[in-house]
Amino acid sequence: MSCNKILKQTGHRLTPQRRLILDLIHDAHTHVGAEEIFDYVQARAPGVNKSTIYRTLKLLEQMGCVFKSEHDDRIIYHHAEEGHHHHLICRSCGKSYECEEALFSPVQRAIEEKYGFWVEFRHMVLSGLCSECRGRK
Amino acid sequence: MSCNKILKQTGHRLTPQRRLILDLIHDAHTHVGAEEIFDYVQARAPGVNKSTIYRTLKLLEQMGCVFKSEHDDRIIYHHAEEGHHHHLICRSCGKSYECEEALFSPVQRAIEEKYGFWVEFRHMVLSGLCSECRGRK
DNA sequence: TTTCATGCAAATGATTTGCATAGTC
DNA sequence: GACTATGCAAATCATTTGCATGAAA
Repeated sequence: MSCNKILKQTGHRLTPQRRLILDLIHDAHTHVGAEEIFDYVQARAPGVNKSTIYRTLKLLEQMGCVFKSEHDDRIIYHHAEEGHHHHLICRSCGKSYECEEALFSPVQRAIEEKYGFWVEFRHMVLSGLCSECRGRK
Repeated sequence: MSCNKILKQTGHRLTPQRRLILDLIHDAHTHVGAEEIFDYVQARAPGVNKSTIYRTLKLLEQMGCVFKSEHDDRIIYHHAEEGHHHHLICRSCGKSYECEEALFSPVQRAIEEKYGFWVEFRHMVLSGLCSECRGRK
């Protein structure tokens, strides 16, 4: 279900500010921080306040429309799409890639077998080296 | 190599404050936050300032003696031991378990094959349900 | 006795909140 | 028109910093 619908169904309103924030998070191919979201929104709707950004992000996170994570001492957000996935961020060039979630099923099972613990792998942000940066090294 | 040695070898001093912080992080079976570390240190050495805690934690992190992570909007620290491992935190009871690092080798290889990306799985903090809480449910 | 580390207090930066007003449903 | 969302400004919270003093090596 789309975020717009979720908002309406939960009695929230679809304001231009919220639309912009959703647009950015949805279209962004990389993860974005509060500051970047603010700049983006500010650019098309001058006057929007930073507290609105934070309030909206918190709301969207609660609705499950958006995921919040932490990487490299930065808080970042990304859209919670149907097909969940993880994020691979290259620590050398900074580029970000998506990683299919299914690849983690074997570990999930292995951990379950060994510890009885059921890990909920959701929207992980993983650090490492992308193919280009590994070759260049 | 022990943290004490690392400190000395890099020209840093082994003060009572640092000793206490190292003790706690080393002995703690759970991860600890700055506030808890402060309380612990404060209890045995009243007068120690919070900025000392933060400065020490940053130093230890830089030396690679300590790992900093984020879980549930909290910044937590844990000791970086020889045999690295991951952390499983139950979102129901809050208990924390250690998870052998080797279990992730298959995913690491799978991701490498599929995307050419080499993930550095280090001291991950994973959320989920422990065996007890799953049974109880 | 030379540095490095600490305590203190003030600064910072990100995020949150109260309240009156404006906008959506 | 009712009720939620916003802008603004002030508050909060964690973390950082400058500086004079104190303690390791």
